[in-house]
Amino acid sequence: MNGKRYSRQRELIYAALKGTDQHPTAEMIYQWLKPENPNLSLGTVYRNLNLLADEGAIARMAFPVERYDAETRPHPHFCCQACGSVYDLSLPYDKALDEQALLASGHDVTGHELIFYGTCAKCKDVH
Amino acid sequence: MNGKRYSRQRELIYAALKGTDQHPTAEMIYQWLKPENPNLSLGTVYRNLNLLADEGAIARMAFPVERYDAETRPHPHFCCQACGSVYDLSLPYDKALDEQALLASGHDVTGHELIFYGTCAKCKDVH
DNA sequence: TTAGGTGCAAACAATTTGCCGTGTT
DNA sequence: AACACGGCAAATTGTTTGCACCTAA
Repeated sequence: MNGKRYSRQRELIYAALKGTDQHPTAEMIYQWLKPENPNLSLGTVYRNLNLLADEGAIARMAFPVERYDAETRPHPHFCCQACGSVYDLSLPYDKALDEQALLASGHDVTGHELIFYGTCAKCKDVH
Repeated sequence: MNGKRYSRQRELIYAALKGTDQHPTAEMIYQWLKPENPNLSLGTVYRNLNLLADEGAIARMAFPVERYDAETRPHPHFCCQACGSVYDLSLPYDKALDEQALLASGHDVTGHELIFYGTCAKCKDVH
């Protein structure tokens, strides 16, 4: 019971992700696969991406909703995976990182966002 | 022409954001202000947050849509603000940062995400 | 007076979910 | 045959926008 079966769609979706260095959205993957799998549905793409992400086979990058901050000077954040709270961190913003990124990539780097994840002190205590 | 006026709502919204160390969503701000401003609308909250963010008075934190990555080992990313592409960066993932964040915050830090922003080489060339 | 702002509701966009037929085991 | 899976469409959720009215300047 509760076992997972083979699924052609899941394999397709995983292969598509594995075969690209882009970081596609669900929609992009859907568009890529649609031509050769005309009856693939977007819902299935979402379902399998979530499934794969939940079991750790792939990674998700996202803030589910926009958040706002009156402090406009760049500073690192901590995001609690249990309660969703976002905290400011009193760590220095390291401008040298931007320089390193520029050198490593050749892109025009104007800044960065550093977000830590884990369980916040409040949620830790509840256990 | 094109001048900006005083607006009680904008002031309220900005004050609400200024007065918290949380990083609220538009919805949260709306809920906070609603009781004392019963005819405030969520659309106005969004409109003013966007306005304030565009002029740099406040900061936005978000990935507009989820993106997926078959590479599950943590690594830094570069996000082009012109075309929206996300690239991998060949910079080392610095585990020492997590330790620093733990010490600075007291939260349980399990990892971090480092995202650089700017204009990618491709978009730079188009100009 | 006049252009910008607001409220409201409709539109849009991203994602999830229920239902039911299909395919894997 | 059982039950996970996929297709489809409806439902949710987050965000934007059009329009008629309101308000600061």
